[in-house]
Amino acid sequence: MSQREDLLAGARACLVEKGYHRTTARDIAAVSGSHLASIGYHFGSKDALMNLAALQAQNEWGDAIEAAVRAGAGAGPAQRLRIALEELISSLPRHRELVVATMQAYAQAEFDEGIRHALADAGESARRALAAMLLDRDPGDLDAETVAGVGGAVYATVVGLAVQSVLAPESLPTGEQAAAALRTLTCE
Amino acid sequence: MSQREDLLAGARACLVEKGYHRTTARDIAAVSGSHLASIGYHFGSKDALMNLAALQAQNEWGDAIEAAVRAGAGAGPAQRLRIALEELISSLPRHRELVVATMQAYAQAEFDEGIRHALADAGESARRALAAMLLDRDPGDLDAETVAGVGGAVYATVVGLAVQSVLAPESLPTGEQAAAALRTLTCE
DNA sequence: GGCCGATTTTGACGTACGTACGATCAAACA
DNA sequence: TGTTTGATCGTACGTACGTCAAAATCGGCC
Repeated sequence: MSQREDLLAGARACLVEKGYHRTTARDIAAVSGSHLASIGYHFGSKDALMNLAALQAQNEWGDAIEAAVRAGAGAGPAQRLRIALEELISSLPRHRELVVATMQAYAQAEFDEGIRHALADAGESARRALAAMLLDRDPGDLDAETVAGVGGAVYATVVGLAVQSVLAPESLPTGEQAAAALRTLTCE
Repeated sequence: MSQREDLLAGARACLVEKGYHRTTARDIAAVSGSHLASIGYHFGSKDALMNLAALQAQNEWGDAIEAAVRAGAGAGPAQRLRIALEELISSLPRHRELVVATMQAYAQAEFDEGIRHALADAGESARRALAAMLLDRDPGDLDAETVAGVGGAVYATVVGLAVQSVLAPESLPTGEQAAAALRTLTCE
């Protein structure tokens, strides 16, 4: 593995273990077994490296979300959301590191245009993909209102559950509980 | 105003303007018009001050959420969620600073036991309160399953929408869109 | 007025930070 | 083999950091 890849992996590890704020350039060099000065050479600055590592983790988690929700795609409309939530919620502990890194990215987004743009773009495509899967429609067919409504509501729930899985994993609802709750609130 | 209060206000301002990572003790002193060494005297350390300021903002935002959702409490079961979401989503831009500060707290939670506990506690009581308002029941009457299911689902959605309001406010759904989307997904 | 605890102010200490610079190295190439 | 190019390494610079000790000031209370 090149030092460039080592540094990216090390930066992600530090992001998860110490957080954005407490990670120093020397930490990354030590964890990755690379040389301090290579950070500047390969990435320009420590922050650029950290941001890249955080965005990379966010993208991987995005893929994991889509994979989880796709599990419900085969079922009928009534079961689809329940299965998707079930799959998603049970996958959260497994992807804890990705979630933690993604939350670091969220926190930086307000202060770094690049991160904010990348996250906004990823969010837009995630909302469209999620809406398409849950409605069993083609992503290209969806109008903006559906993407905003269905995609936005689902994506918000996913992100909120992820936050909760970091803060208090023991009080996450099960997928069935969450699906039943939403049905109660909307259909009663 | 005492320096203690000034420092708390300054820390929150820095949290919103520069983020946790980029705020220095000297920034806080300058913004608050207090003296550098007062941070140690009143709070023990800079991080302790930052954490307190972040948690304080989170609590205020929690109150704002409850106030918004309570707006739907008078309506019938069918309208309640829609009105609550409407009110909540339209309040997000107004409370942007609180939301940003809260996200800083979320990002630190993984690395600071105190923050994590405080956020977990606040989340638990928020879930209970939200479930009670949306079901029009007494908070004390709710069993754990209902709190986890209804409260957890709603709170997750709220947190997710808040994150979205920071990353890409222009693509937030309206309350009506979100409520209709959830109805479509659960009742169809 | 004079004392005493609580607060504010001053100033500085030791350190750990990010980054830059030049040397060194390894491989590709002519 | 001599040269070039990209990568890695050793190091040190300048600075900005958080914290602390001690002096100065304030505010009640006798």
